[in-house]
Amino acid sequence: MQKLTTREDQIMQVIWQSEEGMFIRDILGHLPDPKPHYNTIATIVKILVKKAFLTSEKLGNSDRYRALVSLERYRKTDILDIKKKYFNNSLPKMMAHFAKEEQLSDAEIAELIRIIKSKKSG
Amino acid sequence: MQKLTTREDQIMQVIWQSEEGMFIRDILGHLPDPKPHYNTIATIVKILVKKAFLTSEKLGNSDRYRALVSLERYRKTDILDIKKKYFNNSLPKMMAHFAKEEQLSDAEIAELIRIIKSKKSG
DNA sequence: ATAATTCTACTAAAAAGTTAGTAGTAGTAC
DNA sequence: GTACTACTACTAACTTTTTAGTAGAATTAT
Repeated sequence: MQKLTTREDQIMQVIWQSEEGMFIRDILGHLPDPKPHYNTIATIVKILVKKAFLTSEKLGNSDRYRALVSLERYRKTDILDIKKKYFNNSLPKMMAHFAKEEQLSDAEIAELIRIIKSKKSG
Repeated sequence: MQKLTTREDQIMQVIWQSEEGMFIRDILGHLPDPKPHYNTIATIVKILVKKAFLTSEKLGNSDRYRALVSLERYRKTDILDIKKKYFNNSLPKMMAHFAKEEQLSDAEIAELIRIIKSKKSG
């Protein structure tokens, strides 16, 4: 899958928040200050359509943009990169790292073990 | 911590492979084909010194570059970004995701649980 | 119909990132 | 000494990414 630039990524994150898609005005509303120019978003969004990350649909006067690539699918490649870059492509290595490096409460640990085991039996 | 560009990141990954640091020639040797121009690396490396990711030390005629920011520290911020971007900053959420989404062998699951539990008691 | 508003298309240019040429310096071989 | 090699400094140009202005089309209000 094609990589996204910082701005493209940011805009995708916003659009992924809505099933039905968003107008440029909506996207602008969800971006933090300092907000970019309306036309800046319009440009980026057009690039994202060309990259096949978005589709547009004309509603009245305006275009509404909807995600064509799911958050899940994009996240997967993002995580794959981390796994490859830092953990020799090994998921257990990566998870072991998290388990060791970070503080988890007893409850969180119990929950985690429950999830892992249920996966095993399921 | 400052973000790195693609090329900068790639060169840091190479330099992190060596404790004592590397000369530009060494870095070039470790990069995959098509290899960039010698001076391209020299430029990037100089940027990395300015960003305080590297220090240089003159050995004879050449500069040797050594990492100033550890792989571990950089990795941490990289992972933090993923955690924030996709898992609402929750580590258990992120780990649960991995456990559910990916295929782990019984042995891997057992190993993982062992690690998590040993963390708990230790 | 005219004025005001809102959106898109087109365009350009600024900023960031990457690439590499030229020249000069230092070391080594002859 | 001169020739050869390897490196660095300086610089420029090119590509990619980001920003935003201008103009014109469509919509709404008066």
